[in-house]
Amino acid sequence: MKNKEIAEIFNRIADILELREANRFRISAYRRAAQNLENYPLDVAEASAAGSLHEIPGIGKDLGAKIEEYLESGEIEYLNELLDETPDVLLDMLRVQGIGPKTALLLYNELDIENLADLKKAALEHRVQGLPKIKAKTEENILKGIEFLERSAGRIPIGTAFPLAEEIIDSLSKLPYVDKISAAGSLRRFKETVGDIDILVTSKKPVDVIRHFTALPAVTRILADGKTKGSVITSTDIQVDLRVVAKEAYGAALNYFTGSKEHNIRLREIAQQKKMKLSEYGLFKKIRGGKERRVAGKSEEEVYEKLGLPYIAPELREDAGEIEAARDGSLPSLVTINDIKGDLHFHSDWSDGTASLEEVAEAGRKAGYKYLIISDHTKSLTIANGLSEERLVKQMKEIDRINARMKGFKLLKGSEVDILPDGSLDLDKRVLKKLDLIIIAVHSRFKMKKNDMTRRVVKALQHPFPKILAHPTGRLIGAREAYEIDMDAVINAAADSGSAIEINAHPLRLDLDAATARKAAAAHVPISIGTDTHTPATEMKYMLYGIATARRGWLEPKHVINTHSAAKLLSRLSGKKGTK
DNA sequence: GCCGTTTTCGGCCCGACTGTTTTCAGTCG
Repeated sequence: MKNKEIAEIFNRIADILELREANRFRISAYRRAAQNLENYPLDVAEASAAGSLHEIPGIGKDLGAKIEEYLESGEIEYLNELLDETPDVLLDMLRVQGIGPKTALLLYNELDIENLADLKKAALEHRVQGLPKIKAKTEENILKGIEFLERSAGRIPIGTAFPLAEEIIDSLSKLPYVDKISAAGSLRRFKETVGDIDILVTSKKPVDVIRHFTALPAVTRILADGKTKGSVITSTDIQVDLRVVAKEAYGAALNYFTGSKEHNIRLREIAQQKKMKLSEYGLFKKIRGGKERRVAGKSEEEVYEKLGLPYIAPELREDAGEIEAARDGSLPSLVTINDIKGDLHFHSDWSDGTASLEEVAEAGRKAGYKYLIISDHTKSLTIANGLSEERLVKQMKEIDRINARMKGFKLLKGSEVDILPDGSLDLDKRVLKKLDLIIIAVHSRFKMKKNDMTRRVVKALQHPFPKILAHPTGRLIGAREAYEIDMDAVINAAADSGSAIEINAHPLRLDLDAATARKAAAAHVPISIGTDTHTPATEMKYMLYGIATARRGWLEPKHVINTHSAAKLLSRLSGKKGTK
């Protein structure tokens, strides 16, 4: 899908237009279009072919033409022209926190710099201070900004940010003068990576809360400590912002700081149409004498209600159709963690897991699950101690013994069968037939050509067993690109063969991603959520991220097979041979 | 550059904090 690539180009154009001090509404038009493209659930190439580009919000005549230009030629001439006239270092400087377009231009014009290293050197030699409106403090901040960028190099995976946020919230909520507290921002929306952590509290002693916050042991640097906002960098180089808000504005503030920005803009527009004003302080109605009266703000529910909308879950707030769905009453009833009856991707110490079958069963029962699948690797994956046919048969007998002792809980017999480069499966069919269910996955030869990889996976989906395709793109967030594969063809093959596709809940995988999961579910492909746990104590809780991804993909319980009983989920995976 | 049961032209979301200032610009979210 080219959606993301084009979104990046539009953002880049917006950056350059900012440096040129272009019309700010033109700049935000590019940014809005980029955001909408990134969240658009369908392939922009398909939309273009169907002549429906203009249905993507924020895409008009001009940007539509630029998208088509990119789809045809792989380039956008306008960006090339802009880039030719823009020194790289100006764009690099925009990524430094505290440097915006004005400062970047000033530094570029006044200092002889070609890259961030030059700027760092200039700051170290104190050649930055002394420029108009720049003194020692600003120079120091620029230096710290560059160093932070060097260290953090991008965004933080949700699996890193979420536990840290939980820890901070836990510490703050123990303070007697902290009333309400919640994470906000992209973390609350469960984006797969976040730029920072936002936390919101209400308190009668804001200064004390912020003092406690900036003194937390994990804090290594304080960026701000005002009366309503504290901002710090932790020892893991993650920025955390804390905001203290008034009780009567908590809902409005939570809504505002949860975003997304695009969702908020839509809400403000709705407020305006109703002759009201929405800000982080509340929803206000204008009354006589130019004054205004607060009509909502205490809770998010209240804000949505007064705007004439049902409550919209944070995971949906991307302006990806949720406002329209809310208006016409078609919001999905999203799947929740309480709907989940079992985990559908799990390893034991028979391959590369750390827990014995008994321990896995006990962990599953304790988690309140009805079932849990044992899906150890197969023989090709020697590095993971993959199981041969003989060992798998032995393992099945062992599982039978354990199941005989369990009440109200069952281990399902499965295997994470390697999809070999030619699309065949890494175990004899006579043994596969004895399993309840198989999980199929690619673990080797990631760099195949797109057509070959697609053919490989599609062929594997056509084998006549009940099955789940695991981590279908192989991506590792921040570490490994997805392999080249035609996911539309894969989704079709899964639908034809009655197979499920997994949302792998490991926070560095989240594969399927939310947009593709939404697409697969729309094509009537059952979705499975599996944690890929190798160590129960630390990884079973990844289910949380899988559920969040499903919710971001608009999935309801009916779309997710592990909301079913074991019997129903097995009957739903037909195991018929694919037709294509 | 987009968009329209208020508009095809004239709008386009709103406010806090910082660092430099003496009333505010720049940045950020």
